[in-house]
Amino acid sequence: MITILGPTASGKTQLAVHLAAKCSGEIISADSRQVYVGMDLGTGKDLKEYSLNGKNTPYHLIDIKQAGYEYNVFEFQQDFLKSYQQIESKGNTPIFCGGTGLYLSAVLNRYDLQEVPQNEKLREDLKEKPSEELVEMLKSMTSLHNQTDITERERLIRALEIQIYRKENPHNKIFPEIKNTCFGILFERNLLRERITQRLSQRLQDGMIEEVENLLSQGIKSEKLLFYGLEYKYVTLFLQKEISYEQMFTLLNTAIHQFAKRQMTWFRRMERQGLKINWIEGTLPLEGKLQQIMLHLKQDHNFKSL
RNA sequence: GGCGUCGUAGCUCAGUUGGUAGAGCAGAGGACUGAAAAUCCUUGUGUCACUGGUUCGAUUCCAGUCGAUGCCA
Repeated sequence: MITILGPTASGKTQLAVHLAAKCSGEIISADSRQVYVGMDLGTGKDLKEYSLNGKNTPYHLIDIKQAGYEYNVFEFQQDFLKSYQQIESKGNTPIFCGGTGLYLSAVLNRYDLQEVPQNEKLREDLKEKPSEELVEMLKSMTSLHNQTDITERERLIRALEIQIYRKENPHNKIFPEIKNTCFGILFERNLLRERITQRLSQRLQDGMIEEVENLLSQGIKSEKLLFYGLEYKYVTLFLQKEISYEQMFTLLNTAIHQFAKRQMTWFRRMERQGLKINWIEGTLPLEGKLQQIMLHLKQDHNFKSL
């Protein structure tokens, strides 16, 4: 498998599609927001980009859930495997492409996740208990690393449900090891910020406000959109008249810059954990990037056929 | 032109009854295996506009200069 990762606005999709054309590739997206139907401009889901000279590059894990749904890493890991096996069986090259660090890691670091069914009785029992007690219970079973686990009762209970189930039902399925060569697109921070700002203006011109209005009019709860973050959060706040257009632009722009930074933090962490990322300078023209990748792959015994 | 107010970290500002200063935002680094575009943690030395004066000592008081702003003419 070939992995293409990078922060937002680094041009991953374009590179992946062109690469796919060279090696009968199919793209598996690693993007936690492009899975949703109707969330297009705000997620940078440009489906037109997948067709090159009239040829369509198959893509997976895009538009697979309705907006408003709460997709998660476990489902992603499962869905990834299905797509991966399907591509393998056709003899095509899987190209894993995206910027959601957690999803990339779930596959590349072979996270141990298992299906945990809902336990109505447990939920009923836990309903009575105060949140503090539930937090203590959870703490005794696993390390907490963020607030989203415990601020909402529903999620807190789900977290406990998972821990309890796993304790009682150890499984022996291991996520398969996938031979993988990883490339990352690298931009100097200031340049990336400029690209993000420019792209944001473009998205607004292209109708991003209307896209969010549309989602709201379809009955998708504003709380969901606020949680989806970035474009969906700030445009919703604007539509709710919580912030002005100017504020929306400034705050959103900054939020995307910060997001890109967090993505880079995650990628560096993946490297520290042992993943070899072959960084490609983002300012190189597309052809140069492809050349660099092909050269690297030819030296790689996994890709002799290229 | 006269009178007043202001000029402090990249930005918005606080403060020092005279002993060289601190918040928010931005920025930087990091954590993160079940909503991850989420969530959370760490991180603040800057000719306190400039030039003089008073003082043991001034960013703080005084005078002047420059800049901003308000009112009056």
